[in-house]
Amino acid sequence: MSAGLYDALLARIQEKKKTEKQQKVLEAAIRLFAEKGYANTSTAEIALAAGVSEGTIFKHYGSKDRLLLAIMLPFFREMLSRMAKEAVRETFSSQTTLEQFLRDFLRNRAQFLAENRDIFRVMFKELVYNNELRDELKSFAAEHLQAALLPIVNRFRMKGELGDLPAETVLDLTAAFVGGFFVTRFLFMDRAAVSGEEIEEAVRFILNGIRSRGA
Amino acid sequence: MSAGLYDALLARIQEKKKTEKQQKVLEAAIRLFAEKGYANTSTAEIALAAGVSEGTIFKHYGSKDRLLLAIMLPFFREMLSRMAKEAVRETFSSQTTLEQFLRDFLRNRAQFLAENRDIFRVMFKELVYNNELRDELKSFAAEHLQAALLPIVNRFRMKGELGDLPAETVLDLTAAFVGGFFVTRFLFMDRAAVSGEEIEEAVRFILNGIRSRGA
DNA sequence: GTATATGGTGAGCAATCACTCACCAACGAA
DNA sequence: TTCGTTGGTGAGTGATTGCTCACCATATAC
Repeated sequence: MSAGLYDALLARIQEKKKTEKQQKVLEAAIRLFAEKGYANTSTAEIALAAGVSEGTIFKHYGSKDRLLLAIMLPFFREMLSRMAKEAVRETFSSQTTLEQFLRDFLRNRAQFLAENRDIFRVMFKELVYNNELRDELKSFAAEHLQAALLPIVNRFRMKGELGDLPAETVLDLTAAFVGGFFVTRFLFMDRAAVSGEEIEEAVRFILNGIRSRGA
Repeated sequence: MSAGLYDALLARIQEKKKTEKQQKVLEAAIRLFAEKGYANTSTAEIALAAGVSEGTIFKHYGSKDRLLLAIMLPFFREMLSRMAKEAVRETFSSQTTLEQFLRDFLRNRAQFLAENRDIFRVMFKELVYNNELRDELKSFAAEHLQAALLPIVNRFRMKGELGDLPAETVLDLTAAFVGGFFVTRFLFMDRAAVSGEEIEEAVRFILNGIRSRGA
């Protein structure tokens, strides 16, 4: 995986519209990478599935590496951008409860992931498989997410809706659950979507745990 | 990945003791697979790292596939076996509380994973990456784990320690959290171990969630 | 002694890999 | 027309892949 990762693709992202064949390549690559993983998919396979010549792939994307990034980066940016917007919105409408915020947050995430299920698969697979890629995105994501979410946690904390765990711990544990929740459903269970009832159960789990309230 | 997966390795597992070189191959493969993933590691690399010829690998393990299984299956079996034993122990000492059971359970899991950190990495990477392998192990694991843990959940439920969520849901959500918890720590954060305080926080999260008890 | 088995070697194999390049077709600008 | 640009092609390339096989060394069995 080459360096200068963001710069390399930054231009391409908000670029001129794609060719028809270019789009076909993207779709085929997403499907195949999601299925068998980046390392187990050859460019010849992608070309065949997309109905183009192998040369076309390299004309447009230069290398297999950059094809992967052309898939992942827009997804990554879009997700972060949406979460940032939600964070801002929450900040300016201070009457939402913790429960309502959580519910909306999970609902939005679930919908976005369901819409981009294959890309999410590609992304998670490569994040787990490729150490360099993970390290490059990890610091970036951790920084942005923590910056967006920590203030929100702190606000609910001051409103008395949270226990006395440190805000970082709350965020850390909740993230572990939410990550596990979506990965098990979309990846391991191969679900097409997550139902509203499941979201409710998840909200309840995060808020109250599994112990009976009376105990 | 070939069929007849368990049979193929069943003999090998409780087999005669390994040669020194055979052991070296295993260790090198574990290290390299954990680092770069199965698909990105060549048998030539493994041979070099183990200080043996490439032929030796194939003499002992037959194929790259079966080398991977020789790494994963014993780990897999050991983990399931330990959990089954704990389940049995809990069943016969009915005075443990839910909290104490959870704490012991997480402690034991954390220790086992810390001791076999590299194999855990290999295992998770391949479970995420390789669909066939995942499907083969998924049903097996789900069956055994659910069989061992569902009765326990039900017992705590009848003792009134659990809320009114269905036992399957409790198990499902808790598993999502526990999975996320260990994967983030051992894989994403690259930890060598999980501290006792972290375990306590996790127990508390599972039992009570993040909401203040007064609310 | 001879035979058989076991552990180990490394040159060599066919297949596959990501990638290149010379070339073609279409098209708007000069 | 002539030219440069852009999208597209597919045969070809060197490197690498997992794996085989003829061969060697040691040791136990007969």
